[in-house]
Amino acid sequence: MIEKLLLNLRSHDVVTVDEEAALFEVITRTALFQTGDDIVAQGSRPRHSTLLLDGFSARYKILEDGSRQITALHVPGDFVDLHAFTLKTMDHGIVAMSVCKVAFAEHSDLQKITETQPHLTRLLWLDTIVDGAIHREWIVAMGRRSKKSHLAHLICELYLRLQVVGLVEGWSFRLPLSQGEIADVLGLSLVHLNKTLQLLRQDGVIRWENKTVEILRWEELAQLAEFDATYLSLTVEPR
Amino acid sequence: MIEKLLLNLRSHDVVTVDEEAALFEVITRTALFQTGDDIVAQGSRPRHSTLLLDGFSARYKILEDGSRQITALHVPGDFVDLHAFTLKTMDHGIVAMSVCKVAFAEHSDLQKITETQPHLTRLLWLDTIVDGAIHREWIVAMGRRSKKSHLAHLICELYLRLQVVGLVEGWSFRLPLSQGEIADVLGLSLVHLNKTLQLLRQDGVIRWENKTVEILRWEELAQLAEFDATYLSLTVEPR
DNA sequence: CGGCCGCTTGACTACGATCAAAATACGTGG
DNA sequence: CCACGTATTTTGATCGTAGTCAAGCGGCCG
Repeated sequence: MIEKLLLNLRSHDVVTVDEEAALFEVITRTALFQTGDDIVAQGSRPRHSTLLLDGFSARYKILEDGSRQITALHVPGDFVDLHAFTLKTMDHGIVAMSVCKVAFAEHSDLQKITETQPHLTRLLWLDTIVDGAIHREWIVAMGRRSKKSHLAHLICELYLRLQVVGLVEGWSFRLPLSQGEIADVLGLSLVHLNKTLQLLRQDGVIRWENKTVEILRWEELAQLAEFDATYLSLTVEPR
Repeated sequence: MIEKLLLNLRSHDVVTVDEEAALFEVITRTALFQTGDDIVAQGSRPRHSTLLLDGFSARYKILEDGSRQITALHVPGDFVDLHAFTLKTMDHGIVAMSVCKVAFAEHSDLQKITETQPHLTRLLWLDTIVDGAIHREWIVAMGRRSKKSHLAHLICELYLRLQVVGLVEGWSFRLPLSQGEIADVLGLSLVHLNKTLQLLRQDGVIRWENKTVEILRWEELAQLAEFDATYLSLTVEPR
């Protein structure tokens, strides 16, 4: 059940079978959320953290004028609100962008891990740190890249993150988000997102149909995005 | 020497004298950086983490066209590159925005803390989590707020963060950044930042002269920014 | 005193938002 | 299997925000 989480953690460092067992023990029940459901509500104080087993979810914030900004996208194997473990109060909401299968880990059990499994603790800590690294890349993209480059960057990132958990097929991956939702990720209007997407298609670097993204020319796409994967920490080394 | 770090941590939870001692022990030598110096270089693999004792520093990334995006601002009491402890390779650089006094903590000593001090570990973890929460607020501001609102939000945030470590006087605080540097924070051009700043001044909500920001009307400023301090986790509770 | 850096202002341009409408895909019930 | 209603994608036109270019101003330091 937690295979994808393990794939995720093992992309950074070795996870022993002991640690695997300890992780498995903190996972309690699972749950299913429908597209559009809130998995965690803004302002709530959850007593557990949520592991995404299957599907896509997003962290978001709604402003007074009704506009939405998505601050993170989560793929299977991500601990979507591990930060609530120390944060206590959710400063934002998490919504299911597709049907989502999740599992829960009680904070009290996670606390025990910090008391008995220092290395595993560091790996979970790292998971939240990589999250921060992704946030920083997004800030750079929003502030200083062209919209076309920003979109290209997002595609590169999602490809690598999905590859880690075995969710790419060749150069393709499924991304069940509407263009309006992608616009909320990049912080632009639906209309302009569409026009930006056309640019990438016209360049022939990607195909994007039926909720499926296919990368036709990785080199050119990465060049356009000035993509450097360092921030994803995809090297296995002692942490 | 680590008073400001303690003020920072104690804004979130109780820190025992034992933990205070443990923290003090991991601090080794101190160092001084001049304005503009790199405190940590992009791509480096530091063996220690850096605690900012005095001054302002910024995390940044430079793009191929030479433009710069600042992804975080650090104030005294911040562990500026604690994330390098688990990240190992720096995906961005950290620069001194003023003369900066820093102290170092060896990663090997931090590792011992994760092995012997679970609660203190969670507090340090929280420090990096709050960092992430700030990143998310910045993403929201960049993506969906007006530039005026974004700037107002930054001022609110800095005021509260500086207040925690005792660096505000009444409604004023020192911010030794040029307008060009603030522009690199907000992701806009120097010229437009200047015009945006004029708007806030004309509204009479702030004064900003001689590297000193004075908030004249907090309520209006916070309203403009839709500022909600939840993300800074400024409540003392068990973590 | 002179040069440099940072701030300010104005003119022009371009990117991206908004508004509006058409075209396409999708799901449901007949 | 088709008809219909709804959601999503696409296109075009217009407007406004923010970028770029350029020049002038002011203070600080050598």
